[in-house]
Parts: sequence; structure tokens; C-alpha cells
Amino acid sequence: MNDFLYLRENNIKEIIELMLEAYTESYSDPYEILKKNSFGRAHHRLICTVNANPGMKVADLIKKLKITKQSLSRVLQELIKDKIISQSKGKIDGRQRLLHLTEKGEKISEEIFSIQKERILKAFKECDSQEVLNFKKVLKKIINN
Amino acid sequence: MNDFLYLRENNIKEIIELMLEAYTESYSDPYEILKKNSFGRAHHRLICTVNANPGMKVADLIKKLKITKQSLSRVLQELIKDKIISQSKGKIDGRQRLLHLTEKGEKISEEIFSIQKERILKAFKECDSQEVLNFKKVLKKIINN
DNA sequence: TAATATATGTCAGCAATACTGACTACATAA
DNA sequence: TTATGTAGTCAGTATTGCTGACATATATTA
Repeated sequence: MNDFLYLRENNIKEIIELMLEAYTESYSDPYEILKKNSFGRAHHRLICTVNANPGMKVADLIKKLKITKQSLSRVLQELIKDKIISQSKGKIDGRQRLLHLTEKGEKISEEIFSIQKERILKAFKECDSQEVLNFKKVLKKIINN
Repeated sequence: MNDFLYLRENNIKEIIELMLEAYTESYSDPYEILKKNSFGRAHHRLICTVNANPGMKVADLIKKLKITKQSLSRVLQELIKDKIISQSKGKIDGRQRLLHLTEKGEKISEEIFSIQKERILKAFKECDSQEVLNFKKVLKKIINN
């Protein structure tokens, strides 16, 4: 058998733990800015996901965040009330509510991002472009299963 | 200015969102096994971290998980009571409580891991060894900041 | 058109996870 | 001996998540 070291259990296990750590670190960096706006982890995840997928429908947001519509609803309504996120009726399917960041939402999203960016940028500057591209590629493959 | 495409804002932003998604997906995969043992997300994070850092002290676990000792305590005491995790007095510093998975803990940890592994292995099989090694390297750089 | 299915929203109650503040016990270090 | 560091605990509260039941509007199908 070929010696696929990188497919060995211990390597995979280590990577799974590193993903936990990297996520925990990265997503706690902007804690202060979120707190200043009375937002928590749930708002953060929502803002980040809508920012990355403008015009997504509610059902897709539920799938991505892996929470129930009732859990989503509380936080989403807060963000809509605060004019961070706006909803528009789907043009093809009028039942859908498509989600966007408002101008205010974009602004807060940028603030959050600029903090999270620091860590990532610092890491990436110690890598070459190919390594960063590979990182993204592998992340995508982990998701698409 | 050199055109460091991979350091551009939009690329970084996309990667931050991919990390959220990859984490959310990966750590919800073993939901059923955890539920069978009456464990939740908090137990999962704890088991995974102690598994990756056998003999770590409580203060380090708190730092890694970014929770308070009171939040940790509840879950940790459950796992100790269930004989998933054991504590031993530090030999050098007797105030420390060093954490280990018990044999039973190792077993459950393996069950959880075997589920999470599937997704990662599937992704890695579509990559070459260099890409996987890069992935690990970048994850580590993101953490060490 | 009428019946059914789908997308979203809402209400009520409950469970899990996390926080703050205050306090204790014990071990180490000054 | 006194001060500091590590861990544990108690009490109360906030946030995030869940289930079940039901409502509304729109789309699809018979």
C-alpha cells in the first residue's frame, strides 16, 4: 500500500481539532464590536452568511446555519428591526423572502470583517499565493459533501 | 504595487465565510452519536480539545474554548461523572488538574471522530498530499496569532 | 377553480450554553 | 507569613437553540 501519510487517522484528527481552534479564535476576535452593537454569536453568523450570499432566501440561511426557523427568526427579526438586514419578495417565487444587508448592515459587516481580517491576513502573509489558494480549495471541498 | 490577488479583501472575506461553513458542517456531522450519549455541542468541543491535548490543565481548556470556568465546569463535571474525562493532580504544580480522556472517553471520541473523518477524508482524497499539508500549515498560522 | 403543497412567520414553553459576581479551598511563591 | 495563582462552587441572568402548534400568502396540481 502506498504511504499516504496525509490521509492517516492522526493527521485527520489533528486537522479536525485545528479547524475547531481556528474557527473559535477567528470568530471571537470581533467580540467587542459585536457587543457594542448588542450582537452575539448568532447575529455574527447571520450577518457573515448573508454578506457572503446576498439575496439568499430564508430556507437557505436555515440550512447553512443549521438552526431551526424559530431560532433564526428571533435573531433575524432583531436585525431587520435594527435595519441591518432587509427582506424583499422573490420576483420569481413571491413566497420567498430574499435577504440583503442594508447600507448600515454593510457598514457593520465591514467593521466586523476588518477585525477578523487582521488574523487571516497576518497568517496569509507568511504563506505564498499557492498555499492560500490551496487552503481555499480544500475548505470548499470540505463543504461540498 | 504587486498584484497579490490572494490578499485582496474579497478573497479574505470569502475565506472567513468558508471557515464558518466548514466548521458548522464538520461539527454537526456527529450529531446523532452525541445525542445518543446525551451530549451537545459543548461536550463535543471539550472532548475534541482534551483528546488533542491530553494532560492539559483546566485554565488552558478555558483559554482554548474561550468560555468562563463556570460554563466549563458544568459540562466538565458531567463528563467526569460519566467517566469520559479524568482529572489528575499536577505533579509539578499540585494546584493544577490535568485532564485526560478515560478509556470510555477514548472510545466515544473515536466514534465521533470516525463520523467527522468521513467528510474530511472525502475532501482530502480529491487533493494531493501537498495541498493537505498546506491546509494544515495555514490553519496553524491562523491560530498562532 | 378547488385542493394541496411550499415558504415564511409566529406563539408558547423548554433545554442547553454561556455570562457575571461573590466566595471557598488549597498550593505555590515572595 | 502573606500574597498570588488554580480550581471549584453557588446564585442569578442572558443568549441561543429546540419542539409543537398554528397562521398566512403564494405556487402548483388535479
